[in-house]
Amino acid sequence: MKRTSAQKEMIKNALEKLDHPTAAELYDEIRKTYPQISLGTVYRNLNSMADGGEILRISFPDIPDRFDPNIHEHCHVACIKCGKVFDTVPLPPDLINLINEKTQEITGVKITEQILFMRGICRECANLEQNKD
Amino acid sequence: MKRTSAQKEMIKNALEKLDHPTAAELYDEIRKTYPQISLGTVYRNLNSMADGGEILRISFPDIPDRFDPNIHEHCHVACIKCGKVFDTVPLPPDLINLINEKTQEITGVKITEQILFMRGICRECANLEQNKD
DNA sequence: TTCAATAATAGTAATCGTTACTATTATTAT
DNA sequence: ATAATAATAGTAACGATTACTATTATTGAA
Repeated sequence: MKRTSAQKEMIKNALEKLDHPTAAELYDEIRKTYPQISLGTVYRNLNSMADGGEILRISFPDIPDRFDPNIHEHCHVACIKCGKVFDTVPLPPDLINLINEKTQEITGVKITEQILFMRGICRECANLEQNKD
Repeated sequence: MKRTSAQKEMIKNALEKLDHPTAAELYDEIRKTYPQISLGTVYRNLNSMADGGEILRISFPDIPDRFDPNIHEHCHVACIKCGKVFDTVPLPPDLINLINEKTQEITGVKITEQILFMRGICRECANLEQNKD
């Protein structure tokens, strides 16, 4: 059966403290106070928490996975310059259903997951872009 | 300036022949008739074609990128069992605009790309699942 | 029709996020 | 208390992709 561990608590705390962190960012944060933490431990706990629905895994192409302790339904946008991830509105359910049904009809694939990925340029990076000489 | 190459033509032909192939699948296909093709050459040509808008890159989390010579607007579903990718309907433009505006307002991120990822179980894999003893 | 400049290539090494492995440590039900 | 066994630390391996380098091939101009 499942057991508790100090490391898992540290990971949960760091998840709350940081903003959509990657596994490596959590690892670095925790190492500040507990240098012997293993990157594998961070990954193992993140995976089990994401599988158990305790946290959200945010997977974008090309950038490392990020994790979100806020599990209530919402979408994410990633900045293509700095890689930062932002929360935004959830997908409208009626639209989800529409695409879902059409897709099932056309392809025969029974949909289990729908995720809208958005990419763009965040305010900070847009400013940097404008002010470069 | 850009030059033509026999290898690029082979890659284009293999793209038409195979169904949403990965770079490795194209490599294997081309090697049947041209064993000295390099995997790097396949990747380089796919990247330049995708960057130039000649073909579509389909990036799903966890599975290798797939490529599509059909560049007209549409979405994809991936089977979580076999990894096969299917074409489906495009995103409704009014939905795109709605989420686009809301997201820009909330996050300040100027959206450049919106992709709906869908995953599910294809007919073939559903049948295999049902008939296993 | 050469031919020099330089894209594009083949082959291989390196990268990076992530998972797998293994011996050790820590938790927990009895 | 203690035996069973999760969970760990540390390290090796993996798979997709990119980077590097010497060689080959294309092409615009002489």
